[in-house]
Amino acid sequence: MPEKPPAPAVEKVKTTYLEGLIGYNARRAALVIIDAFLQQMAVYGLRPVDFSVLSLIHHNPGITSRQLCATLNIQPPNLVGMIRSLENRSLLTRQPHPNDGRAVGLHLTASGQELMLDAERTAQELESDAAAGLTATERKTLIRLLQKIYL
Amino acid sequence: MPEKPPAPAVEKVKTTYLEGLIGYNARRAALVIIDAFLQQMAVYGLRPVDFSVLSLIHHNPGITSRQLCATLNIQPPNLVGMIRSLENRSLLTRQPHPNDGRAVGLHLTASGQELMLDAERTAQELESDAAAGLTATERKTLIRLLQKIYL
DNA sequence: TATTGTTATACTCTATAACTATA
DNA sequence: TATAGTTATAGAGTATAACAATA
Repeated sequence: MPEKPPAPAVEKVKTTYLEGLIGYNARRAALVIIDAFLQQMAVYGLRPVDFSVLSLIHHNPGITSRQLCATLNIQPPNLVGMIRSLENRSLLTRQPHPNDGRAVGLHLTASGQELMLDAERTAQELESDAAAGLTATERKTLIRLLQKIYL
Repeated sequence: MPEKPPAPAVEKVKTTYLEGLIGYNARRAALVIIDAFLQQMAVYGLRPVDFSVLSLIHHNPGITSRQLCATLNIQPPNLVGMIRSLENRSLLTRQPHPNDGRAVGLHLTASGQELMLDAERTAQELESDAAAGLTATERKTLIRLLQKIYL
């Protein structure tokens, strides 16, 4: 009876199968961009989620925590700490909601607005870097197709 | 001096700014697909990362932990538990590496191969669902553009 | 009775330092 | 000296249950 030959080593890993799945590709692409985001936004002391929150408040002054949670798929308990932290940094204020005593309207402070003008400019540069290999048309196509997946 | 008017409430949240960023869209799309993946793969007892690991072993028998880590951007310590768990379920075996005494070659067992044939078929169905709103051409374009971001 | 915001808490995911055996 | 695999551990991220105040 012949001995079982030793299993050969893998020289080059074949990723063909996974690379055919949209989910795998979307996740890999998201991780690369988020990693760049983390590094570039560090100077502002903002993580991606902080940037998203502040940006939504920036463009929707008076937005409530509940609306932020629904928009960004964040659980309410997990937003509490972020809001408190950003409030402690004087980047936002919590004001009484005009017609719902339970809710609180969120607004950027003057320094919060200043920070976000800079941060959103940086985000645009980062966007150009990420899409450096894409034409303007391809970039628009990519965003349109991604939105078809999740909207 | 007139009283400051109360800040108005936000009726509809404007997400225009964030929706113009590739990273935001890629992450949202990835989360939607991964969520569907989690639900569909639950019957196999596989999380997305388990599926990725087993799939790579399936298509690269003899692959090492180190190669898996490099391919999937996993830290080695975080892979140890996954491998052990999959080995305990008799889905894979660890065999001596043919030409490196430090390394271990990973192989699917017969039941591991059976499971992955089913799981990969399910993944394909899930892929069709995710891309339900896309034409075949759009799906290929999406994957091609995503790979331009991260490869 | 339902919803907003909150606390406390647990669970998962990810990252780092340090060790061993081998190259 | 460097690398593969491992252990222990810490930190970040995410989820659920339950409560007070208001609708």
